[in-house]
Amino acid sequence: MATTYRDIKADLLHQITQGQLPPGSTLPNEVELAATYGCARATVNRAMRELADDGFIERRRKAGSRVRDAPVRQARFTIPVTRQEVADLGATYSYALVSRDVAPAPDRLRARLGLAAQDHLLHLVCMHYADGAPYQYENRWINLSATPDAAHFDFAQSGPNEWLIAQVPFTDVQISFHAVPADATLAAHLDCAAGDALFQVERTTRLDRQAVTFVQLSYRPGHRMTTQY
Amino acid sequence: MATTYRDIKADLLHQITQGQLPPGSTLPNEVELAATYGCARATVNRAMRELADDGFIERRRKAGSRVRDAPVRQARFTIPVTRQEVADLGATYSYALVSRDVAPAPDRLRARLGLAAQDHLLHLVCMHYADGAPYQYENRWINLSATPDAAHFDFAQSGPNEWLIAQVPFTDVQISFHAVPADATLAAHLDCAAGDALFQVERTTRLDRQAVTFVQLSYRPGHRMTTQY
DNA sequence: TAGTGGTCTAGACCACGGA
DNA sequence: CCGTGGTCTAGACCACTAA
Repeated sequence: MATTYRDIKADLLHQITQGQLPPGSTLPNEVELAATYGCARATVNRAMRELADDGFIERRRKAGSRVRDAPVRQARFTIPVTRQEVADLGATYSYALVSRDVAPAPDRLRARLGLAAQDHLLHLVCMHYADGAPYQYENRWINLSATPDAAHFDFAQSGPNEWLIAQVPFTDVQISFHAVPADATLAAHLDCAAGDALFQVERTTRLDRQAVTFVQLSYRPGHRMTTQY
Repeated sequence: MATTYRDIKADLLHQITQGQLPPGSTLPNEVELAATYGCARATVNRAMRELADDGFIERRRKAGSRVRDAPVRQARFTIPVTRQEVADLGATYSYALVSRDVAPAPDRLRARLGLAAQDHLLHLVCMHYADGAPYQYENRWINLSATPDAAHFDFAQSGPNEWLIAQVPFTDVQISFHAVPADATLAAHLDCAAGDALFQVERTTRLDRQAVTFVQLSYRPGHRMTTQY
């Protein structure tokens, strides 16, 4: 008889989703479950640990394991490189550098990124195309104090994201999703009307609290970000 | 000396982010690492398994473990109940049922949810408020073939999401994030101008492939969905 | 203070999949 | 083939925390 941690996990999950273990109810402890399933406690432990990681149960020493009231279901989004994202659509990817300059950080960004007054930023504006049509407008700032090499790289051929991923380590990322109306600049680059509703992603990347880069990605109208879990 | 799996994970992660283990490089195998750290192989295994789960390394039998080129970083979003979401803002939550009716599924939804022609849907429109101001417009359909009980519940007092979470099991969820312009209805309910850019979430919930519910959540202008990893 | 989960060990067998 | 990771075991000690 093979009782794997997957079997146990699947069985418990089944009992949860089918209502035999309703929200708030307490599961048997690990020793009991190990006896029930006829396996080692470590095997039960792994099954339950994964259920907890997945947000189905809540575990506390001494108190035991309970089925969560409102399962803290979590959606996982992979953060793709735009080139890959376009390729996955079955479209041909192309790229263009719109502008590039180095300047002290604007106040708004300085506050947001926690930069000093003397920090300089490399500001890049880029366009990403799918089959020649505008796909994404990228507005990026790179902290040259954290990544001086970026000043010497020519971003005319490929996007800064690919370069950063390959060259610069990071530890923390903050992401925000929201909707904005297209301004004149966005409208011109994304080939849409001013005021159109655009899906926008903002991402701040840090290495041990020091801001490395901030990027604002604006997608063409109608773009959807989808996931499944 | 206490070498925990957390120590090992942190140490390897440090070596990866600091460039001592560059993308594409192969890590020592589990037996070697266990010797290096002076611990059991199972401990190393857990550290490396988590690094793989987190997307930092790729593991293959016989081939060994490699640092990923482009770390498949994943953002995790908790899918909150609106009541909780508003409470977390420090605002007072209130709710109102706007409309409720039962009808055969419109073609568009029937196709999307994979419903039969005779399936009937409970269609609910609700408003969620934060400190009395419009926060979210909820447009929901519930498959009565999957959840007949919903027909007998009065949603005047609390939202369908809370009821569904407590009453109805599900196995699969599909989510989409995007931006839409406010139409007249949305503008009226969210107290904004028609055409305003709104952040919208669409979610389809299934139990073993059978569609349970589909919901379209439209947020007030300026809403941001944020996460960190 | 006692029960529960968190973690580690030393060893074992197995499945996958490069060479 | 045979090296690597995947998993299980039986036992142990410990940390946290509810009662």
